[in-house]
Amino acid sequence: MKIDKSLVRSFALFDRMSDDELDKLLNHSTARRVLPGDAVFEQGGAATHFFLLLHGRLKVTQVTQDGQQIIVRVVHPGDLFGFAKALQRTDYPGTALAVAESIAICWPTELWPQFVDKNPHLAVTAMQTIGQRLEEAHTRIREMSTQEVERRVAHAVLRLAGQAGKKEGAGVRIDFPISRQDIAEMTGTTLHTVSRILSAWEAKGLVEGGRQKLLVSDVEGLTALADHIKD
Amino acid sequence: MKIDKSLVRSFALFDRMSDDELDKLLNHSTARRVLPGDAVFEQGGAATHFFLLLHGRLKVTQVTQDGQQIIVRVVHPGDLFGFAKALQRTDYPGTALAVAESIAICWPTELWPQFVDKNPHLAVTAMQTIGQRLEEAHTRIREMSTQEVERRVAHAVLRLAGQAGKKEGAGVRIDFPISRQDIAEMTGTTLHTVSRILSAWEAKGLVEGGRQKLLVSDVEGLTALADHIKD
DNA sequence: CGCTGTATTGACAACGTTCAACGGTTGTGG
DNA sequence: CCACAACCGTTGAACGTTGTCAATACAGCG
Repeated sequence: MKIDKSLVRSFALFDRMSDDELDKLLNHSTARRVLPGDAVFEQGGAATHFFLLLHGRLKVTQVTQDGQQIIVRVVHPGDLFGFAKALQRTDYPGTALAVAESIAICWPTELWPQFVDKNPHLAVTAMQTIGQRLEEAHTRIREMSTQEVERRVAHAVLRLAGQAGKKEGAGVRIDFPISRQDIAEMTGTTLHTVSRILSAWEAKGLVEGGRQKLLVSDVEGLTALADHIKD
Repeated sequence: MKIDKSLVRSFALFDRMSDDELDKLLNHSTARRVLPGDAVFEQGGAATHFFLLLHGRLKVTQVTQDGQQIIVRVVHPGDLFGFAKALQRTDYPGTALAVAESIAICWPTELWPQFVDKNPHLAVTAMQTIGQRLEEAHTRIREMSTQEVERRVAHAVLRLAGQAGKKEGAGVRIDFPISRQDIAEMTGTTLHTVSRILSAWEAKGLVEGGRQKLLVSDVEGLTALADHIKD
């Protein structure tokens, strides 16, 4: 598939790369279109490729031995994902599922060493990316350790609004289909509790719900709740 | 301070490095002795150095705005820690506190780019280290999301036994002073609950407690409990 | 010898899960 | 085009794990 070079260049990861370098990288790549519900890769599968999301939205999930699922993270356009090889793994630790129609660039994992070797700037950026990922994980651990469910959900929703928000009237719309179950799996609770919390928020005028839809109508109010400033 | 080269070489991170390279690295380093209760660096402080723990044991903690503390991880001999610069930070995200008398090698953060640049092998290893750290964090998130407190504590204790265990008679002794509060902060619960759980385990003959002490007397039994194989 | 930090244990409350039933929406196949 | 299934969401009630509050005991240290 033909890849739009300017689209790739618009992402921070590549913006300082020469046209030549970029061409070389894209020569070895293929693009892949994924429909909602389809998986880019699956937990336990051999890590044959690593990816960059150009367009759309993915959720990365893990399933525990006893069948419970959690959402590890949401992949947004411009994010690298599935670079298992860099983490000394031969298989993918999770499943990447499209929640909206998506397009991803794929490179064979064998190219990862060259990928980071050729361009030192890229190596540093890649490491920073993983570092950010680690910090996000620690933030989540901190929240799960110290905060009650309602605040965790508030933080999760605000993060989504920041990463995937589209202004809509006075509020911010989460710009991809998301269910209560999804939010539950991101915050370590059940869809029942999330449903109750969102209903309560809707009554307070903080958000507007809907099937697989979520609009944050009062960002300030929700932020106050997340920061535990009780009224 | 003089640093024992053979001691450094015994760690996986440096085992493939030439004598020359190692000398160069150590020339730019200083060693530091830390007493129990002392901090190597503190949360929010400027990230002036990164470190390798030669001997002893540290715990890395974070304090939330409202004063609650969590233990991010335990640092064991051979571990790199405090490499905030690699994560695109100028300050330390946590506090590193000695829980036993410890010795750490310190490098100025400015040297990090050289550190990874000079030896490509080292760059890869460093990235793998962070990758492992990320996986550990995800494991913890998964456990906190899906498992009840008792199993989380079981997993945490078994991990400690694996990383810092010393055979003692039939069981494994956790080889550094650890309080119930510490275990609580590692598993996202309270010292009260931990105390109750350990008391129950002691009654079952799984562990032997004590002030800042912990001996796992029945590793198999505890593993069964952690894996939810109920008897 | 008293002070401080650690640990134990009980009583109680509550937050959140589990169980259950129901309503609404979307998409599919007859 | 309608019927129906599958999925998503809502809400109530009961239960239970776990946190909170409180009192006491013990060990180590100056």
